[in-house]
Amino acid sequence: MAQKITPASVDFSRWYTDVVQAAELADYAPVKGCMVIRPYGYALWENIQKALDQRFKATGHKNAYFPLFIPESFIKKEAEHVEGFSPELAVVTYGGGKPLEEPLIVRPTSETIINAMYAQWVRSYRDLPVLINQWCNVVRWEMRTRLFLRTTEFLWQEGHTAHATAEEAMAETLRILEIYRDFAENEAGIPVIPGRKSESEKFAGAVESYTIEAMMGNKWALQAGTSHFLGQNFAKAFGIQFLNRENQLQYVWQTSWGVSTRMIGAIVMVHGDDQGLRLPPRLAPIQVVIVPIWKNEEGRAQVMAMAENILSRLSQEFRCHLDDREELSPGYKFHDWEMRGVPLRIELGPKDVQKGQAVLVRRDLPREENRSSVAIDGLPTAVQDTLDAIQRNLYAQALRFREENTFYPTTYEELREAVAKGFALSYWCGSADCEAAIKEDTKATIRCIPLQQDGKPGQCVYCGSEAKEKAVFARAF
RNA sequence: CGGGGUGUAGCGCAGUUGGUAGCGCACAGCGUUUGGGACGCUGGGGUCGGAGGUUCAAGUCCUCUCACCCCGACCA
Repeated sequence: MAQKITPASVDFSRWYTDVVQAAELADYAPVKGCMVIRPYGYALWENIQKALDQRFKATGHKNAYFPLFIPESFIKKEAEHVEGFSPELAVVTYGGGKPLEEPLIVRPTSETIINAMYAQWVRSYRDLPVLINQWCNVVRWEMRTRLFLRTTEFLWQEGHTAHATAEEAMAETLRILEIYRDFAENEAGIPVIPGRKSESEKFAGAVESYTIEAMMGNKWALQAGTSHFLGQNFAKAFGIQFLNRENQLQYVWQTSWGVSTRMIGAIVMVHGDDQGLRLPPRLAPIQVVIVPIWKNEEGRAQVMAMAENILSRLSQEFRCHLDDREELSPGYKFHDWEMRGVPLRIELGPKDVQKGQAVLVRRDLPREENRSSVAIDGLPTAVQDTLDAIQRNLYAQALRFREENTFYPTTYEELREAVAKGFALSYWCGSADCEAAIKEDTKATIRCIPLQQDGKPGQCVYCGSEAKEKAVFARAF
C-alpha cells in the first residue's frame, strides 16, 4: 500500500498535505517553514515557467537577474512598502565573520533593488518602457506555513516595468493580468475572477493591485497571481526620472506583477480528488503513462516490444513514460499514476497486442466511464484528442463547481450564509469600515472587485448605502 | 505570539503496576506472481526528540528544553 490520503471531505488541509507529499511534489525541509520541491513538483513548476515565460516574451519582456540581498536602507525608502514588509523580513547582519556596516535584507520582493538600478538606467523617454522580469526565490518570514501556499522561501517570477505615462503603465498592469487569466484558465485549467483589490488587501506600495482569484476545492478563495499599478511611488522614492519629448523631467510610471509556486497549490486544490492529483495535460510533467501487462515470458516480450514501439511514436508529440517496473503489479501502477495525477494512461496487455489495440484510461472521469479501446495505429490522434478533452473537462468541472458555489446575496444575513458556503458576490459601498466589519464577523474578506460589472448601482450589502460595484467576498487561504 | 496536539525503525503506531524495545507497511535477497493496490520464506534497520533528576533499574516517573503539526492574529 502506498501512503493513505485523507479524504478531502474529512479534512481538507490534511488531504492537501497528504496529496502533495504522496505525489512527491514537495516535502518538508529541515528548516522551519521551508520546503523541498521534489523533481516531480519541480517539473510541474518548469512547465508553468515555460508557459508564462513564453507569454512574457511575446509581449516584449526580457528576463534579468537582480541580487538576493537588498541594503536595508533601500527597503526603507518607500514608506508603505517598509511598513507592509518589515514584520516578515529576514535580515543578514553578519558576513565574513564580521558584523556588516549595513544589514542586508533577503529580498521579500525586489521593487527596491530593481528600481535603484532603473534610476541609473533611465534618462530619456527613449529608454522607456523598461520591461523586465526575473525568475527567482524570495523570503518572507511567515508565521504559519503550508506547502506551496505559504512557505518562508518560495519561487516566483516578478515583473517590473517603467513607463512614460500613467495610461501606459495601467495598460501594462491589465495586459499582465490578462496574461495571468489566460494562463490560469487555458494552461492550468483554473477558472479565475480577474479584479481589483480593496485598499486593505493591496500590495504595500501600490496605487492599485489587481488579482486573479480562484475557488479551491473547499470553496475558499486563493489569489493565484497579482499585477500592481505602482503609480510613481517607487519612482519618487528612488528618483527614476526621464526627459520627455518636451525636454521636461518626469517621474516614470510603474508596474510589478508576480505568479509564484503557490500556483502549484492551486492546481492541487482545484483539480485534485480523493485518489490524489489530477493534472491539466498542458502542464503535467507526464501526460501519458504506458502500463504494460503480461502473464508469462512470451507475453512479456510481445507486450514490451509493442510498448516500446508506442512509447517512441508518442514521445515525439507528448511527454510519455513507460512504467516497466517488474516488481509491481499493474493494479499498483494504476493507483500510483492516478495518485500522481497523470491525465492519461495506456494499458497494454497480451489481449490488446493480439487485437492491435490499447486501452486508454482518463484520469478526469469516474471509473465506470473512463476507459476506451483504441487501435494502436490511431493512438497519436486519439491521445491528442483525449488530452484536449481532459484539459477542457478539468476546466469545465472547476467552473461548474465555482458556479454552483457562488451566491448573490443582497442582504447581510444572506451574505453571512453565503460566505460560509462559498463565494458571495454582493454590492459594496467601498467603505473600509464595512469591509472590516464583515471580516470581523464572518472571516470572509473582499477577494476582489471583479473587472466585469453589470454597471448598475445598488445598495451595500452591509450598510445599505449606495454602491457602484459588486465585490467577491470569501474565506481565503 | 495565544490555544491545542505529537515526538519510539523510512512511514504509521503499540509498549500494562518502571525490569533493558515490538507490530504493520516500506526496504534487501530468493522463489512464485502480474487485466484495479499479489504472496511465501529469509534478512537488515533504534542515541525511544534533547538535557538533567529520582531509582539497583527509565521509552515508562519528575523538572527543564527543543522540534514539528493543527487552530487563531499576519501574508504571493
